[in-house]
Amino acid sequence: MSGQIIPNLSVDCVVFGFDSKDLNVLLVERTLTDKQNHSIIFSDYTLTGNHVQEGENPDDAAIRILNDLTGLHDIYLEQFHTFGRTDRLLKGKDQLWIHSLGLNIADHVITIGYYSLIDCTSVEITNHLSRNVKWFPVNDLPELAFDHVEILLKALERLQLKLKQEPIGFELLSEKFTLTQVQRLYEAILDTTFDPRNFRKKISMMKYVIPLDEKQTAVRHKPAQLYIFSRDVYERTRKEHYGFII
Amino acid sequence: MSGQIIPNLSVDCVVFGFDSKDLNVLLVERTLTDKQNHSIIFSDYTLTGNHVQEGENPDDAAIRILNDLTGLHDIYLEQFHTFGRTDRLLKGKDQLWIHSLGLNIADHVITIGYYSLIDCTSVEITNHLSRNVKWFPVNDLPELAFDHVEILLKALERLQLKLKQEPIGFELLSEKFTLTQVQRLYEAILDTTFDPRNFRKKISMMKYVIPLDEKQTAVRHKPAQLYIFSRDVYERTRKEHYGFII
DNA sequence: GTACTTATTGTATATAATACAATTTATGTC
DNA sequence: GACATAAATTGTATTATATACAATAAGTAC
Repeated sequence: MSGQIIPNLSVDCVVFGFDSKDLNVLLVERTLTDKQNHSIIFSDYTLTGNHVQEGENPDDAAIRILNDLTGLHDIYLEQFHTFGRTDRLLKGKDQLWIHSLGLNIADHVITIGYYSLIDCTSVEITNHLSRNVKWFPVNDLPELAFDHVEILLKALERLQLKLKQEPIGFELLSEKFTLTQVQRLYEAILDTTFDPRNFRKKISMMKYVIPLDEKQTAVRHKPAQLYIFSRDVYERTRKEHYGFII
Repeated sequence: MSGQIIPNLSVDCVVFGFDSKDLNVLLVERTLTDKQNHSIIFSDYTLTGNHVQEGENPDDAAIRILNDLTGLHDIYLEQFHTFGRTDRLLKGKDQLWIHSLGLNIADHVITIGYYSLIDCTSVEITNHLSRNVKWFPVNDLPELAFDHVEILLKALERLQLKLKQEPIGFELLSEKFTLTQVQRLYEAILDTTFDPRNFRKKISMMKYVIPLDEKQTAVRHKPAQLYIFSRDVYERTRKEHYGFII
């Protein structure tokens, strides 16, 4: 099952989550300690990634990583870009880190970037191989290793684009959600604000966002109506768009 | 300059061109002949691709391939997807072909897909390493090697998407062009038709499509006005679009 | 019952998309 | 020079979508 790794090929997953307010991303702490005196040489964060194994499809490598991390199956996953610059692992800290691992890693590693969308209310992120895994708002990131800032920004850009084309945002919400949650989600991802009346008008045109006979409970204000997303209805009612943009 | 190749990493370029009627793609003939009796074992087509070299950025590998093929510099180039399924080179013909080359190629080759847009009136495609290189309409393709059908379709899909977001179509036209040419181009790429009045209304909103004091010559009908595209004006007048699609 | 908090709703206006056909201007021919 | 030919060019009415804007409703907490 756990075969040899391919030394020059990895995948990195930009795992997005939404907490009713911010768009967040899962990051893994990377701390290099001095083996003699156990002092910390540096500490920063990486995306969740790993090498592809011999005989493994890259998509499956990404699925494997996500499953290791979250225990979830059927996570929304999309390849968005491949990063292969020859200098992408050559910064000082990164070289120290790679050498400290003593692994079979090539000088020139190509990494295939995926982003995934998860409903973070459904997962308790378990620390992974005794490394610290945490959510960070995309607007308030810690220092990142390698070229992971570039990867993350590209993932975000592609997520924004995709969100304008397909109703993928619901992957980030619980099965039942309120329209205000949807609005906050779109606002967080697209980094803008919408008028609630106009936003709801748009949602009401989406036949695949279906109201339930159910309301929020345990809130100290007017409880909102709950909705579900039906991919089925979406597939049957989606329209083609031939327009082009000025 | 020409170093060792990386055995498990290649790039493939889907080179699009437009001939005033069809969207075309450049393909390279692949003919396997029997070394004994020189009979043809099979003949089909591949995309233009090659292995990445040690120490070479994948983007530069794609640029190198395009330059070898066309002699052009500054070709519009965009990475669109990476194809890494373990079975992508395992079909019978493909295995015969790979073994006949006797090269250092891994069983599992990951290829990074790029598409490029060229003005085919400005290039005479030179046959490449004595292999036959030809334009084919994307609607009438010959048999393709490896997973190149999948790669080509994905490239086309991404080209369509990009065309709806940015004015990249002009890369496929000569410096000076007519509005009818632009319309035919959009129609060919998006596989639809537009009403000329409505289409021109949209174009007239694009301040970066600039009329010249010049008309078509040597045509046996009313000569059309010529236009140029200004990337400069585009960059200065582009708008942000926050809408999302039903 | 009163304060508080968020959910929910409608209308007028501006902008963009669509549907649809007659006229213009060059070339080539007689 | 008149005429046929072929593509280029243009306008208006209608519909659909996007935007701007604020008052009321329905729960909980006290």
